[in-house]
Amino acid sequence: MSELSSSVETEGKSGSMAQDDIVYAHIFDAILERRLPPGTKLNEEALGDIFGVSRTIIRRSLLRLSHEQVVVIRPNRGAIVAAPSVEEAKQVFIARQALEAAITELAVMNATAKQISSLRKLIVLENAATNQGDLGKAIRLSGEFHLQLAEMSANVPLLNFQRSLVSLTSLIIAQYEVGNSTPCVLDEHSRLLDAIEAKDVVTACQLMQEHLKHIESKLNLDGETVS
Amino acid sequence: MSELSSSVETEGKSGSMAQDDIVYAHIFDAILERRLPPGTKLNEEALGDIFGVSRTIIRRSLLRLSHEQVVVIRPNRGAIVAAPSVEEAKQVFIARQALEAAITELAVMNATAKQISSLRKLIVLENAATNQGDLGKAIRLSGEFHLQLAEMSANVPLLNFQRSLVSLTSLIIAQYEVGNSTPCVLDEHSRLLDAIEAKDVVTACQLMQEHLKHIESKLNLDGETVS
DNA sequence: CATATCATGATGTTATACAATATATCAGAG
DNA sequence: CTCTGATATATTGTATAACATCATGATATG
Repeated sequence: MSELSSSVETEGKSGSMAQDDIVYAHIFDAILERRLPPGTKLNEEALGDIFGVSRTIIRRSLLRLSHEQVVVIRPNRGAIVAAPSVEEAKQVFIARQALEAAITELAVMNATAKQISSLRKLIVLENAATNQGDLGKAIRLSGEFHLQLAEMSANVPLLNFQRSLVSLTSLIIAQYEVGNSTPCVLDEHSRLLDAIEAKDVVTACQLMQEHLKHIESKLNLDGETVS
Repeated sequence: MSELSSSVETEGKSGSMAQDDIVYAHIFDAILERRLPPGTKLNEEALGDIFGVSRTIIRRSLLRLSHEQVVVIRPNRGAIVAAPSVEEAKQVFIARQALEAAITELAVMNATAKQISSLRKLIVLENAATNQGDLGKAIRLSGEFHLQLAEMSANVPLLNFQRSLVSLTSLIIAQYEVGNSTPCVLDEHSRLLDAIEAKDVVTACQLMQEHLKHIESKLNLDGETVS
């Protein structure tokens, strides 16, 4: 389980993180960057040894991850990294279409200049990760983009839901991506942000819809095995 | 804490509930029916005594409730029943408008006759509770109606999100309802269901939107204290 | 080769202990 | 009498140990 040695920010935007959150964040990031691929068994004692904490903390973190559907806890059989079925994957995309439409609309209304410039920087990082061929990082940063969009909506419940859906999407991509898909996503994020900055709701929503369709279309969700 | 002696179903639709879920469900229902009003402190040891389980189980249930935002865990200060601010309340309603629109659309597409007749029965129960003046029960059943709608959407992520939002709405109503509001909601549920049964998406979505506006309009979310 | 049995390992829960932190109590100053 | 500060109490957060329960894999038997 040496996949868990990433460098996670130990400081949030306000205050310090409890060891609780540190463990959670490490596992979470490892999953999103696919160092822990879907289906991986998460042994409580092993994790405890890695992080130097007791099973108590590990169990709490796993529970939290399971509430976000990123991890599945099977009674008496332990936790594994979620491996969404095709059916679940489709539901996630349907939910995202609905949610992102609402978020985009609110983002156009509430976005500040500061938030927009922060997103521009994020896009640069995304580009860099993609060009370096670090697909795991690229996926995580792409998710971060959508999360920051949700923050612009200034709506806590929507942000929480988005967090769960973005995580699931990352897992789904990890499972169902076909071939070495070039993420032409880059330009899409950029153009979406342009529309939001221009306060053009209609275009923004349309771009978002196409963007999500585009992502989904690159996946093999039709039941045919790739192998 | 004798508010927790309600009769919660010990059998779900598939299999038995762990004591874990029983504790969770009892607290959850007590909150939704306002036997535990917003702001109530939830003492771990006391709860453990009531349910005859250790703090471990109680802590897990509280954690789950806090993930659904129904309970707030303040570090080193314990858990209390959530007391959403006006700002949070407004965000919840915005989120619900977006979510329920999506759910309604999907419900029209996927609703089975069985599900619709189940909802009709639920409306009868709602009427009964309202006529008996049991407002707590009425609120809970009204929430149940919206949850079953979400089930008709056949979309697990949307259902999960709906669960959280419906719970929060119940808390918000408990906090901000003005006077003894007669829930003229009854007829609205009925007409909404008619539109869904008739597969009239436009009307259904419109009715849902009005329904939510109606609920919100009966609350005092403008900063004026009622006292 | 298939099946049954057993050994091993992991999880689920409890109980206990203790440090860190809040909250309540109470004495004394003003 | 009220306010303030110090102390005592209670509660939470974490660790650890113990054990029952269940799952899994190994072994033995037919």
